[in-house]
Amino acid sequence: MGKGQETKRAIVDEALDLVSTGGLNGLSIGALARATGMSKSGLFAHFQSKEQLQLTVLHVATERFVDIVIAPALKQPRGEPRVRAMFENSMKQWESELPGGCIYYAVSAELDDQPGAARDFLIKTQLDYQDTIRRAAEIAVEEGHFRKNLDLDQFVFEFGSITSAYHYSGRLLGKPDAEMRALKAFDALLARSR
Amino acid sequence: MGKGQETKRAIVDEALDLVSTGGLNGLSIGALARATGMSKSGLFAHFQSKEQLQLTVLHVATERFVDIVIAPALKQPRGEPRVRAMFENSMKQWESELPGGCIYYAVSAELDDQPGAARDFLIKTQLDYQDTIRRAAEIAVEEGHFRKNLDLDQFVFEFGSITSAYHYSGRLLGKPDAEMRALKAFDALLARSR
DNA sequence: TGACCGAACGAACGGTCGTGCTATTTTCTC
DNA sequence: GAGAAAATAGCACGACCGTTCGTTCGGTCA
Repeated sequence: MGKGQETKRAIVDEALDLVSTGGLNGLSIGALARATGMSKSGLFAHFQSKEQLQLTVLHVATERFVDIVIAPALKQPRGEPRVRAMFENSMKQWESELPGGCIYYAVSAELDDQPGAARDFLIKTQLDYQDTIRRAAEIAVEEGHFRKNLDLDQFVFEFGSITSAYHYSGRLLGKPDAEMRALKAFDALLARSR
Repeated sequence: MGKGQETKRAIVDEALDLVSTGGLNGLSIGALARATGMSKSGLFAHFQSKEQLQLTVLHVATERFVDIVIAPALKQPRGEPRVRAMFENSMKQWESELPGGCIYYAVSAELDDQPGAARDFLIKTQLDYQDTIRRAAEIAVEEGHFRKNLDLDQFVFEFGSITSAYHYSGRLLGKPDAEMRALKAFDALLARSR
């Protein structure tokens, strides 16, 4: 990896931290340059525009999410264990990677009424993620872990609802029992699905 | 009501729209002045600072939330009907008031790592809201609608999880079945609570 | 040795931000 | 209708925004 790529990676690493705490508009060229100790122009040269920087950050975030949450879960046994791993990984591993917590949580609300490439990319990755959960639940049905008439789309909806409430309760409200509440809710969801 | 108060109300009305679509940092003095047809300084004179403007917006948002969601629900019969009314009001009435949807959803993620009066106020109102839900559920237990050993804090957590997932799924992902999913999830929550 | 390269720099652009002043206009009160 | 008070406008400020430009430095290769 050449010097350029190396620097670019370091920049994006720093950018991920900024986004996780301040959202996409906490990510300014000036702040990022300050954080990395570079000049604005030197940094800017690695990206052709602000939007390109944002897209790169979202792209790398997705790569990491797959590495940390999805890939390890796919190594778990098919069915319920795999579904459970996806949930727990998304809460613990992924959450602890970044100082401001889940990037998707930080970015979802600010992009929902803001058309553009960033929003399109985010939506695409989120839909992909939901497909992955859905497929995992489907396998759990095939394996006999979940009941045959389980509403898969409903399962995906409620799966996601727990994670977002976890971020809301733990991040914003600072409730120490957020993780416990989330796990309990997830257990109940699993129980209803069997 | 004098001219000043009247104008101030109009400004805040416009500000609520801006915040609901663009979050708190979609709310700039310049954009707000443009939207209301005033000069920046003339508008600014109504508030002493940007933070004061933000606080006023959040305060008015809370007033409206109480008027639209809480107060009508309190007119419903004690117990499960009242709990249900709170949920449905928060989804339908409140949601349709603003062009960008729920203000709390738009603002929660961007304030969670940003200390200040705005965050403090938001947290306080959210905790109050949770208390209200909790109390309504408690009444439902007293009335015999919900089971005696219901975990009230867990109920509140899952109540909130459905609304946030509703916004996420309907707003960002644009899924037309978001409302139906949310209602189904809520019905399941009620069933588990009886 | 000299030409070329990618990488980073400092300076500056036009624009918007939040926020102060000072007028000027509008509204309220007697 | 005159005078007081409130409301709004005009203007300017320093800071930061994203972006462009020309330049400089260190390394690579002919």
